[in-house]
Amino acid sequence: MAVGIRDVAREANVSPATVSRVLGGKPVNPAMRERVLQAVERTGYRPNLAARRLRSQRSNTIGLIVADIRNPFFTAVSRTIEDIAAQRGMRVILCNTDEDAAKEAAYLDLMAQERVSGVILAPARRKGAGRRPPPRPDFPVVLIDRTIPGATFDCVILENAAMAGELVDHLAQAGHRRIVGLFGADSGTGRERREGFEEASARHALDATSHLIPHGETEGAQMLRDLLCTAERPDAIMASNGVMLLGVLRALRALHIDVPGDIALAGFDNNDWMEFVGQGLTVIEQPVEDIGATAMTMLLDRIDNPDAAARRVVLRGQLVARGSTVPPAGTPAPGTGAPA
Amino acid sequence: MAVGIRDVAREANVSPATVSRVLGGKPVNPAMRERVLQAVERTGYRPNLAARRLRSQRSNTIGLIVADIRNPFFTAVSRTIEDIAAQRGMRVILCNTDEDAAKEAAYLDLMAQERVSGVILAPARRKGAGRRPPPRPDFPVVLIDRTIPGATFDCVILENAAMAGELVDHLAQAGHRRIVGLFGADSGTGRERREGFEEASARHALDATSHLIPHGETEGAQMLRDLLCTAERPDAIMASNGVMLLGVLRALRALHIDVPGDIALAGFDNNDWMEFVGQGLTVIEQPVEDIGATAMTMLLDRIDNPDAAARRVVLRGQLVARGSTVPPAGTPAPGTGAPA
DNA sequence: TTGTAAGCGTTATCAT
DNA sequence: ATGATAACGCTTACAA
Repeated sequence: MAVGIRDVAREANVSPATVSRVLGGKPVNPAMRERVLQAVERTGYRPNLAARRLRSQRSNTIGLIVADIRNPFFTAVSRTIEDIAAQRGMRVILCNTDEDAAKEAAYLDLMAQERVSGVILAPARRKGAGRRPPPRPDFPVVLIDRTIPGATFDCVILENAAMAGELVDHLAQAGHRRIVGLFGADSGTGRERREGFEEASARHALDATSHLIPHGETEGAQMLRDLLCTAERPDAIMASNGVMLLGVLRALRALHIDVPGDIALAGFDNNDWMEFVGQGLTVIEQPVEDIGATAMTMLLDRIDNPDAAARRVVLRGQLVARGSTVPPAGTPAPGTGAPA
Repeated sequence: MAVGIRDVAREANVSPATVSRVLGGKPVNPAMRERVLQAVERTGYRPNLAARRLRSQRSNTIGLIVADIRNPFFTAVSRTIEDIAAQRGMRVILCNTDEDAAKEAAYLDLMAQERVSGVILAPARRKGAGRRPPPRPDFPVVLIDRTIPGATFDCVILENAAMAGELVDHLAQAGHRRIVGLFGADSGTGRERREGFEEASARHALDATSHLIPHGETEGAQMLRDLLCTAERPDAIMASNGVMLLGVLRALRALHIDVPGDIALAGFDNNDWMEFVGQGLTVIEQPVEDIGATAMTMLLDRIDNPDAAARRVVLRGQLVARGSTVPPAGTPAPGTGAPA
């Protein structure tokens, strides 16, 4: 039933080695090559990749470990990665940690057993900031979206602080002064964006407060409820990512607060639906294709050159200005107004 | 450098076979088992999965081939599948065809080379309806979301016609009479939903027209433009899936037609943002977890029992009624009104 | 229960 | 350029 390379060899009257060479693109007499190819065709031979890997010690497989496969940011990046891998004749093993560090560790171990050529990892949130980094794996790793403190991996991330700053600039320009920033407490990304937010808020002398919100949406919602029921309701809310933006939207809806009528909403990640809620949400769009392609390139580079110094690629996002930053009632038109 | 099973065996003063048995959960003297486990720990041994597969002829790997990884429906299903696979100690190879039948064929071939235990396949759209089915693969396949005409695979799909009918019932109940239905021309799913739409429209004696729209969004947008610029603008539009819904939204925005003010919009797939556009979109929510879990269960069943008859599981969705079906101007309140 | 040894299907080495 | 052969690291008869 199962046809092997020896069967093909017999069919073509050549040695198994020659068949292997033909399939591997090694130099072979054209006539023989043709004969082999036909024999492959006739026999319906399919190389056994497990055997090939065992013998060649190359898996041509990469692991893709993402923190949340349902987050459009990660799926967009995954698409690019899978695409490039396929072009290169590489397989992608999909791993979804659901933000669970234990699962992440298990997957990294699994990847070792798979003898993957490398791994692209979007790390799960680290609960305690003082978590020790994972033991140095014996395969190349490229981090995306978030870094792991204390570990020196290649990584490709967004210029988080600067982009958060741009968003604040934009909000300030639109006349917003009381701004609340919501950032993930358990990721470096969240903390960096917060820093940028703080810095820019100070620069504009805004009445801004930022909050690190822990994982669960419930806590975030509760915090938001408290914030919005204060005497002076903020003009605008800025959220650290697309998922959080959705959570804020849900909380606002529950409080019957209209966007952008009662409050402006802005944040990170440009999901395809964001132009349709309210007057459209203003966001920093991440260069998802670039991120995927860069990560893949870095990984392939690293596979070829395991001992080079770790590189850190920082990409810029793009501000997509939309209607949700309409100025609060009674504000001078943008461009003519106050901002420093 | 690379520590193998023989190294562990030596370290534990047992034979390689015993190590293998310990790791495979086979009966072994508890004392020895402990010794082996410690030796594994000390040596940092990681089984080579390629070798294991080659020898055992079992890959413990499934292929997941989806038509569009960016479609939230597929990512939701993927999440469940990956999760169950991980629980069972199986790997998932991710393949994204981007609706390209050629890529799909290439991936199926690749899966054969991987000697996967089975494949879960969300088929790409078949351009010409008369496309011949793929050659019978030598591994189990479970289809999700769409079937392949002429091929007898296990499959788990939505009760498309009935659900489309329910949606029409709902629209009719809300007082809509001029309804336009937009359905994908190149998938059985689209055609089934259309049938249900037609049947229900006739039953309610609605002024309904349905259109099969080909792949590209541009064509769809053009068609929509024509439809909406007729003398009598429809009350409601119904679209075949979440992606299409987004396309319609985009087209309507370009024409400055408000949802749900000027026109109601409803469709399939309940994406997390849909409650926030307009007054919320009314949709048929697919049981994505069920679909994933069922597909996985069927696949595992089929792996155990390759020669059983093909099964077809048809799941019901759930109508999520939201504000976009507010009645058109001057309509009796729902429940008291006209519907047959 | 444990050890010995063969072999899974391929590629790499070494002759020719 | 091609062929014979060993070896990749593991599991599984089979023997003890």
